[in-house]
Amino acid sequence: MQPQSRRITIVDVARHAQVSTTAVSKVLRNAYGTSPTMRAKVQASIAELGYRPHAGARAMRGQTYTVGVLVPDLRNPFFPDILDGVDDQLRDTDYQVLLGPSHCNGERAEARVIDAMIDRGMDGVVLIAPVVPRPHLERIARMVPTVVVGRHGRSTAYDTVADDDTAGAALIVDHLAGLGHRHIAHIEHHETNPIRLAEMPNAIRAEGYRAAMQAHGLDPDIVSTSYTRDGGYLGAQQLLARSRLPTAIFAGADVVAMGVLEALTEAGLSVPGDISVAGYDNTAFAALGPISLTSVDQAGRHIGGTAARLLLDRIADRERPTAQVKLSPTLVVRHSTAAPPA
Amino acid sequence: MQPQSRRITIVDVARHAQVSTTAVSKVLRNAYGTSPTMRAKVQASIAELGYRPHAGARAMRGQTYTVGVLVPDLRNPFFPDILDGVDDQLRDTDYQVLLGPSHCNGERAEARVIDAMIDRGMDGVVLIAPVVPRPHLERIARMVPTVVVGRHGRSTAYDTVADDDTAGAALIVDHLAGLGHRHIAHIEHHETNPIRLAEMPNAIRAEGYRAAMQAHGLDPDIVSTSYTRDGGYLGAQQLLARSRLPTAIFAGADVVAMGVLEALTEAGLSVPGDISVAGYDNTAFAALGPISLTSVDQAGRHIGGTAARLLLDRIADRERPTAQVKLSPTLVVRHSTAAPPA
DNA sequence: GTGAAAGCGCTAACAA
DNA sequence: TTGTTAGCGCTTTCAC
Repeated sequence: MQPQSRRITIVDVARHAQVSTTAVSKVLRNAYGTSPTMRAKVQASIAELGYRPHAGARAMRGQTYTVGVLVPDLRNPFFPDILDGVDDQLRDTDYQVLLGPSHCNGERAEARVIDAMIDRGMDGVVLIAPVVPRPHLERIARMVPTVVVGRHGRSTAYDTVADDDTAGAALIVDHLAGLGHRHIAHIEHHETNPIRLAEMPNAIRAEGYRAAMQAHGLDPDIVSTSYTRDGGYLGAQQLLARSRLPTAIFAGADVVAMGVLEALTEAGLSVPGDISVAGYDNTAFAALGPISLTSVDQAGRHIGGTAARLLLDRIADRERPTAQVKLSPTLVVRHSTAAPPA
Repeated sequence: MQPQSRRITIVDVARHAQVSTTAVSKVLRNAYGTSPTMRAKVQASIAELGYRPHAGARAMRGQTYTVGVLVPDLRNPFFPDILDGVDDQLRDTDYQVLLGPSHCNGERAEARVIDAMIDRGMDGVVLIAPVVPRPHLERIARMVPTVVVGRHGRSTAYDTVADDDTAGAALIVDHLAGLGHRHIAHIEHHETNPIRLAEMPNAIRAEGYRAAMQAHGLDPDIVSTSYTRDGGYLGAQQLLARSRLPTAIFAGADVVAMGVLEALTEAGLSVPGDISVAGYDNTAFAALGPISLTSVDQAGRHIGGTAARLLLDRIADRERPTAQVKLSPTLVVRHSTAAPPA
């Protein structure tokens, strides 16, 4: 194994181009006060030497050109959609996206990942559906430009991008009720924390479901598990253990619907013949032929793009007032929902 | 928006604990030469002040306690399995995992992500099925401890963890041939680069399929697309456009099988009634009830755990000879494969 | 066992 | 427009 050669530094480039390190630094950052001649010289040297700035060193004085994205769950197919949107906006910039997976491991794990991102000098962070307490979010946002995605509730410290989950839940309930369903069950991601009950998308969806059911004069029927495939499977099993089965199940996320379908198939029930199933997020999974799941589209890619744009914006101007973007979902009807059996 | 308070530094801790910064640094790194008394004092101060080391500053002299994982595709459900394994090993260490998504965007994008990780002072990197040229991998491994996952071919610069893809492909072919299939098609991830043909798992799987078919006296029938849902969908469409349909399709990855099932359902064909379908990776998707896909299990979590362990090992001792771990796949038979129609 | 001091690679004042 | 210089927060000799 040959000795690893010393990394090229800004000093090497400066010497090679016969200019000062300041000049190189300026060229790197497109800063003011560099002649085209010097610019060209420096860029040539950078290319020839294969120089790349050391982010750690940059972190000590300026930016790292790194954006961190907290991803709660890599198995939920909705998140890649959001990340595509982030990538759309950042691909042609000097910024690099790094992902911090929290593996659905709760507040502690999530806080640790966010701290790690801050410690590593991220210029900004996008937090997807974070579960940490609100004051914690505010504290984070005071340290680093922050955009919170999916979580409701405005803040003067961070920008937010969220979909109207109340409306989304109503879309599903209206659709199912319109088909003639009276007993529509909902599987939600369990939540007891009062603040999260008011802010997390899962809680808002459940509340929206409850309100929409009542508007139709129907009784809500909620099973609490989690927004995972297992959560859907277990939730459906609970429903199937009842003496009287629902005629429709509204899963709070497509990934939950995956588990529901699994449980129903195992139980020998047909969809939508015996029970209708609807999801949320309109992920690629929902469009999948053999599944063809009715779902609520909340345009993940658009959400991610908006979040990234807001973040760059805030990195450029930390003082601007915070923005709250609220998007409207649409219903995508497929083959997993139909009129209840006669 | 209140002024963001200055970050606590090692100097603050040293002052608070009434010791030198050197002492604090030593405690942080569990280094030699600290009395239990000092240790306790320093740890108390760290806790009280809420101090967290600045990774950028650390990067300049020592480690950043960060491990980067290159993930080619966040929509492929196999990768979260690997990441779980990595997380298993790193959760209780001081190391933090950050993910670099390359979004299947080819060599350039991948090289950019890897460079970004190195620039950010990662202590080590795990590269999952990287497509960059081999010399590039060697160069990377010379700069930073590296473990390459999934890609075959030994190196003296990096460790490797790979599954026996030749054997895996044979498992599927043997199974299908055993059921009586004579016309078994394979959908592969297109590859022309000669080095990647010899090293990438997709190429080895295709070659293994070819060899196994010939061993059974059957004619190989390969369609080249990509290891994505779309790749599976398009591949199946190509097969369905033929005058003579295969009786079984071996998709090179579960995510490919997803697309295949979609195309078959759209075409009104039943699985396994009309056509058998098999996947690869045994992801959660394969186990899904309504799909119940026969697949090859390559124990992603175990792969990830092994990779992480090798990486920590190499970070501790850069001079040790490189290791090549090769794991053996197993077949998981489910309901998507059966005897061909009479 | 403990601490003083140098320096990692870069950026931002400031001078020229 | 260009260059000189002083740190950023940490780790690492090397004294004591």
